Amino acid sequence: MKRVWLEDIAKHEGKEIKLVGWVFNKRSSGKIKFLLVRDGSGVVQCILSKFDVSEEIFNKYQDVSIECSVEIIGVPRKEERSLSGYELDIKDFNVIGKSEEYPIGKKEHGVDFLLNNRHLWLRSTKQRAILKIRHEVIRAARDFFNNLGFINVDAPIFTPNACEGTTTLFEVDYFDNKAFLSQSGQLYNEAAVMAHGKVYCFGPVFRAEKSKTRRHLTEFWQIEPEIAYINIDENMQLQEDMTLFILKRVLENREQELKVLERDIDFLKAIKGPFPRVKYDDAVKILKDLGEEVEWGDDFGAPQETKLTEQYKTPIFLHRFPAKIKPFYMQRDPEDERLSLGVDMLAPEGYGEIIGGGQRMEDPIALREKIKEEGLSEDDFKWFLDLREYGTVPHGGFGLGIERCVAWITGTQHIRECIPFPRTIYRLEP
RNA sequence: UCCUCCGUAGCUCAAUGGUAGAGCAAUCGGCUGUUAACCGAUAGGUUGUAGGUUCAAGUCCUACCGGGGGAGCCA
Repeated sequence: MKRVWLEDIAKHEGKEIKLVGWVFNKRSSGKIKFLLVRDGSGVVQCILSKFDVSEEIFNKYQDVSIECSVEIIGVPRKEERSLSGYELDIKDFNVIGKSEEYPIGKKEHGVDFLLNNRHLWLRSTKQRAILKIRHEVIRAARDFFNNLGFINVDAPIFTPNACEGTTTLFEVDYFDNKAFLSQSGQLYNEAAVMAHGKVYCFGPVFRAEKSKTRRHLTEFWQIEPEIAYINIDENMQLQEDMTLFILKRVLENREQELKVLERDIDFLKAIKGPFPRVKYDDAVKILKDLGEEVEWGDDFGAPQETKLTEQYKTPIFLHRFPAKIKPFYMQRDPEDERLSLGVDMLAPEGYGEIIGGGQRMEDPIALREKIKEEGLSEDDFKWFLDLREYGTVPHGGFGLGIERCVAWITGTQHIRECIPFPRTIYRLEP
């Protein structure tokens, strides 16, 4: 008999099917037993009744334990009391893989324990919902750029030097040399965009910062588009279109998962463009009016970012920052030399920066000067300077932090639940 | 690196300086519709580690170890 996925159960009502999955809970009431079974595509309550099966089959219930795997022959039946709308009447079943004393119980657990058991925690209802939404976010982001004719050109993960001198990178042995794990694909994107006009890369990036907050991982995923002949306003529009596209997809395809996570769905549904475009100058004024102690030139701290975003019900753009607090390769604002044409997107509800990006420096002489100023080696950046020497154009792009975006959309408190196996400063396992 | 909090049964927690206990999980039994099912029973402990104070330490003190939250840092 061919196995049927639970997502297709409605098509098989009244017909005998084979279900393979895991028992995530069980209840027993004498002559009737209930097995809650998950197969990855859905869940269903299976009924084992003493009056419907032989004693031999009925007694197999003794072998059933939490998270054992089972193969069940049964008949799906419409059932109003069930969340999925169906139940499965068991005709016969077998336990395939035993599961003795499954560590994760039905009651609450502490973070340390759950993270140590991340390989099993992934099976839990909320964790499954989060990772399904993560999948949806990634799929939507890729579709968005693919639909616009972007070419996916991935950047290397081993890199010879720092993209920015200041940041902490993971150093690894590379035969007789040192290499670093990439913290961004952007510099390589800038090469690829001169070949293809509009490109994106998607992959993991690494930060060796000793950050220890709910917004930080040492390994996380970014999708980074780069576009030739784009200006900062077009850049913001692209970010906004992408964000709305991702939101729409998640709301269309993963409403059930959002409900499982008790997300305020109406809040997400109400998000429409255009998102406010707030200049750094104005943000300083707004924060001062709110009683924050900020001086022009300061980078905003996380609490200040939160205060600012609390003023809005959609994501906002922050743009035109003091050049000093932004990376060396950012284009200066022609209308105010103190500013660089960077633009970040901040998510509402205190989730903070989910996108960072901006206009790249296009003039070879200015870029060479900046590299010197930063104390970086011109040799290391020769290829990067070449991009300006041979047919430079105005260009820009941005990077979307996948896990931060997922944390916001799912309403998850901590980013570590938004990646299958989180890597944080004190956690490398499992 | 700094601030702060927490380490007690497999898990989540309780225990006024005076005999370490409950719920869940496990095991056994009961129940024909359960929804974190319920009811009864059984088993489960070097209280993170090492010192110290005390007649007496899970509880107080010191150090260390492990972790949480935050700051700094952070496309």
